[in-house]
Amino acid sequence: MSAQKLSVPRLSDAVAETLERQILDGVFKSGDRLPAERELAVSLGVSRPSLREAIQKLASRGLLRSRQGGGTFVTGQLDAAFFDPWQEMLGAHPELRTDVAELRRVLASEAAEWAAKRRTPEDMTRLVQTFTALRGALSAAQGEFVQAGGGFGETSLPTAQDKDGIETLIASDAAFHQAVAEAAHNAMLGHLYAAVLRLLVDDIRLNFSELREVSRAFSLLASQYSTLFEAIRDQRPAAARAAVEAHLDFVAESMAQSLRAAARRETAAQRLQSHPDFSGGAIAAVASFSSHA
Amino acid sequence: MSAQKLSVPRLSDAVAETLERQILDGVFKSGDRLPAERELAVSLGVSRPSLREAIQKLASRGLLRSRQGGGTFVTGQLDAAFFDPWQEMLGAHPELRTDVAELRRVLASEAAEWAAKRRTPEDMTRLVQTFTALRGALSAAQGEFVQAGGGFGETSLPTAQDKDGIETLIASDAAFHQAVAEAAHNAMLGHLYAAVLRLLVDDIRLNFSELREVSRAFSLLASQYSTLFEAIRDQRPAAARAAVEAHLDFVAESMAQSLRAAARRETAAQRLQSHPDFSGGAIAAVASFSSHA
DNA sequence: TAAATACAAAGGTATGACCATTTTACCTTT
DNA sequence: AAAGGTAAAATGGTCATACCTTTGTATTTA
Repeated sequence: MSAQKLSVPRLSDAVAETLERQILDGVFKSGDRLPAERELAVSLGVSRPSLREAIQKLASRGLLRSRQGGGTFVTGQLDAAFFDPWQEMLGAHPELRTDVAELRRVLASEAAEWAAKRRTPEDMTRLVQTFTALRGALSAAQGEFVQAGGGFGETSLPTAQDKDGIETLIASDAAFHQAVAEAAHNAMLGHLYAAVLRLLVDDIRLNFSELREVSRAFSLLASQYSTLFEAIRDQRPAAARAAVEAHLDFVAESMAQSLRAAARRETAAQRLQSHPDFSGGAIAAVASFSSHA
Repeated sequence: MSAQKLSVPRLSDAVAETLERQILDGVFKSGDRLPAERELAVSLGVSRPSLREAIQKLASRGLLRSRQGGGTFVTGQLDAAFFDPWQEMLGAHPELRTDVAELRRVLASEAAEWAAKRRTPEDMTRLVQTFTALRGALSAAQGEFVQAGGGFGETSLPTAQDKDGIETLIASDAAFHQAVAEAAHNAMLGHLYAAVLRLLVDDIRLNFSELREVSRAFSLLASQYSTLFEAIRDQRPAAARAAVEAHLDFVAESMAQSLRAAARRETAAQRLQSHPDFSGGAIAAVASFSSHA
């Protein structure tokens, strides 16, 4: 009578839960486009109306957004829940960037350790992909610099090609770190780390830009990435943690140098023209970085 | 171009809005049965799939409830909307709670270590305040239990006073941990930790509720809190980290026990009446917890 | 009268088709 | 070779129909 009858589970609810789960697990990331409804319905083994009802449910919760003719996209509301308040805070208090970087170090360390413990073969394929792409982007960006590095007067005038190289490098870097975080198999950590990386994207860009003018810097980075990758591949958690911490310590030190260099450049832009070998100082700085590893 | 185009209004959205409006206006009152989908579709001038999508949207928000063969009814649930998206996720995917708890352990460990390193005198005054309040709430809640603990048959019937004790205990616990996190002097960590604690409040409540029925549990907790507090006070980072990790490992183990106990209670509610000394098992369980510290 | 049965109603699901919009590829033009 | 435009493919949006399962109720039967 008054008791609740056991309700028959609706198929659309199960589908919605599956999709939600996949979004949560990073199978579909923020901004990704879902497969077409017809394909997705087949791959899920349900009819299109059932899938559509599930999509509508998630869309009504703001997790998905559909555009006729375009596709259905993951809105990234989950990441935004972390990201938005923080970005606001960062805008008002730029000095918090060091706090974010510090937090990132913690999250990345833990992610690397867990990834080394829990990675699956599927994780490895993605890690290999992103690692390979990152190595390629690294050498490509380095190659561009070496190629055009003869004229030192242009260092403050990046070409469009340079900018593309840096951007793909940033994207590759983020993708690799994200792959590590997702190999840790903790959905919260994965989304949180994505949000933190987005917060730091400006710093990362600045850092890469400065670092690419130092020929040895990128090979250092490459070796650091390799160490991390191999530690996860060989399932050595402590080594993975150490590798990512060494990498981020190097990055942090480099960041401090970059900020100082940027400030210096502000006041001495003209003098750079007459002292084209200033980068020797940067090379010396990188040499000191290597002692951190 | 890439900016957001004005999206074509979906018919199902318009239908959902119409239905919601009619429910709000009292055309369909609470508990009413909506017209059959086929009739309603005709009367609204839309197809049944479109109407169904609209109904699913409202059902996913709790406004409607459909029973196969019965009909679609208006539930009195008005405006249960606008949760934290992560809160919703946790509701739909309970297995995520372990992820959150795992993340919390990381954050709390780091917070404790940093707090021991960086705490200021001002931090100490707040730590003392919250720690004292927590100890008070702990013994108060324990006292309530001991006072009313004679009749074991009532353990599943918490009084209003019990509930208040638990709630103040939860608040005190959160305040103390939050004070530790803020003594770490990383604003991002502080905000993040607060958010994570909010996500876990239900688990913490459940855990305290189960734990308070075991007389020795609260004194164990009190000693754990003391160890953490003293480590921060004496600026011993490693000890602080160890203390909070021991505490959270105990909590995690206790949580697992609580969930098992809750599940057991579900199926054996009657037997509890005839076996009032069941709590002896819980005490034994807690005794095993102490080996984790 | 009460239990069992049968029928109708209602929601749940599946299939197929067609429409509107967007995206993409190709082709023409400059 | 680059720019622009047009057509085709892709994709979500909508509709119609059919069939199934569950529920509610009227009918039949013991």
